Amino acid sequence: MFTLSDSIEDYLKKLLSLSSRYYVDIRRYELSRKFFCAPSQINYVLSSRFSPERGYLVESRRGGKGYIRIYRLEPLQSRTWMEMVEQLTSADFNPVKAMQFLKRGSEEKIITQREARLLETMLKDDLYNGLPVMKAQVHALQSKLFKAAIAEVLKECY
Amino acid sequence: MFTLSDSIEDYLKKLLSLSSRYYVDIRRYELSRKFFCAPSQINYVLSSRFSPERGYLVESRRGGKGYIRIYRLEPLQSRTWMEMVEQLTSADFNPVKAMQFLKRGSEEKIITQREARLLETMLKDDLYNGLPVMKAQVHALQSKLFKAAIAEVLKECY
DNA sequence: ATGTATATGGTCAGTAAAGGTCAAACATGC
DNA sequence: GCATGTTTGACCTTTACTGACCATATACAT
Repeated sequence: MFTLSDSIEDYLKKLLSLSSRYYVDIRRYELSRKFFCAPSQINYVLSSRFSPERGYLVESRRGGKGYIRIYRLEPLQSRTWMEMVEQLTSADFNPVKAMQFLKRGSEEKIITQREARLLETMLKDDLYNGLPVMKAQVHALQSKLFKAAIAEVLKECY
Repeated sequence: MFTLSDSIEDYLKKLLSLSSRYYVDIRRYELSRKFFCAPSQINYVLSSRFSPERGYLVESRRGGKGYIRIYRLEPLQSRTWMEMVEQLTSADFNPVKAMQFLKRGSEEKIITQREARLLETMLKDDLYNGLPVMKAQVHALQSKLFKAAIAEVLKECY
């Protein structure tokens, strides 16, 4: 059930939570040896699981003494989070990205897990099957529903 | 008269009842081999016999190390709620009726007010404007979304 | 300073391993 | 014969992972 990527993700998150600072430094090659995988696997994990949408920031330096530094970003205020969601224009809206926002929102207690799951429902493409519309239109609709629902949920915060 | 689908259904239900958890994980291809059938047969069984209306919920992950997870929903506390939802079949589904259910649900503390507002958003017809579909189709979609979302909440009754 | 070797990390296309969809064929009961 | 439910296969999408090739920083000798 658990993929290599999942294990590496867990390992890095554990490192972060054990660290007294906001970031951890790793060596790409070393880490890849630890998990018996290709170095580029590390990049895959970083880009699929430590994206800004999910509340992380990655910086790195090449060459001798090179490193990769992973920051856990400051938890967002619900207002900021909502603004970020609203700024997703329907052009760059896609369910995967939206899902990442949900994950961050629930991790940072802006919305509850149940609310996250409810919102996730709107993003499940298969519910929209059978409609005589193209995928882009489905995404546009999802985007509208998604944003409207989040606004509703957070309404009382203002 | 037992069909292949019936056997697969039985098999999965047995798995569920033997499991100490409230879900089971399967691999689609493996299962299809076990029953000497096409992989898509499994999807047919899942959609015809393990729908939310029947008290089940299915989630899955594609790609390497993918899986299908089948949840058995707990009917106890939520039986009445479930029955109400079942009445909202897409034929006679209408947003007004659904809204009334929501109201009752939040009064009876099955869902929070925030959740009720979230779900209400799905029922707002004007969000669906611009789609080249008839009202009936919009309602069918709303019904699907609504039911899937409710099932999501019920999943947590354990 | 300059050049070169060494040590990092980055990118991207390709492959593999899942699961999803849909329409058409088939079967069964009325 | 028709309606309904079952089964299949061709084609699609997503996710995980690797390797060849690329870019950049440091170390060190000259």
